[in-house]
Amino acid sequence: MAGVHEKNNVAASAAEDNLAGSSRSGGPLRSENSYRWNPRDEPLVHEPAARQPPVLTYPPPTPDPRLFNPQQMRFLFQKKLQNSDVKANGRIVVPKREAESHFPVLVSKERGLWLHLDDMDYMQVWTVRFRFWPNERSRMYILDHTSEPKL
DNA sequence: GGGTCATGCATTTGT
DNA sequence: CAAATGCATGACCCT
Repeated sequence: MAGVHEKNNVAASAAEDNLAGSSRSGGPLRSENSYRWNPRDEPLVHEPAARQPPVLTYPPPTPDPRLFNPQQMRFLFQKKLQNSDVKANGRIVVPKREAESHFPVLVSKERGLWLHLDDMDYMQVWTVRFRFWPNERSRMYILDHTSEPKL
């Protein structure tokens, strides 16, 4: 993922044929953790509630880049990429707190969610899969399929 | 001490 | 054989 670094502005939208069906309906989902819900944490892109999507094991077609008005964007979080995020693994670890506050809700480890990430610095769309692994009694969230496609 | 996460590694899948 | 995948482990925070 050569073009993505910690300062990039990236906007995410659920892949159209792989809807989350789980847009937040306001308010925190987990009251037991310390994250304090802010109304401005509502997702930027609201998808209509939908049927259970099929589990896609292959990436859906990547849409063309879109133009965004920076005035209408808001900062969510940043992460300094680690070695293991940019090595050949093709995965990027998403911090749990951010994953659970800003990303769509994942219902099971088998049901990942394909996301189109708009790289606004390079006008490029990255199609990656958001999913998690069970880890201890918790979850470890990752984006995978993050490697450059082989030519 | 418990939770998170960077990373290693074994297994599975693809070429 | 290479790449992708699934999971485990240990270091490193916080509280």
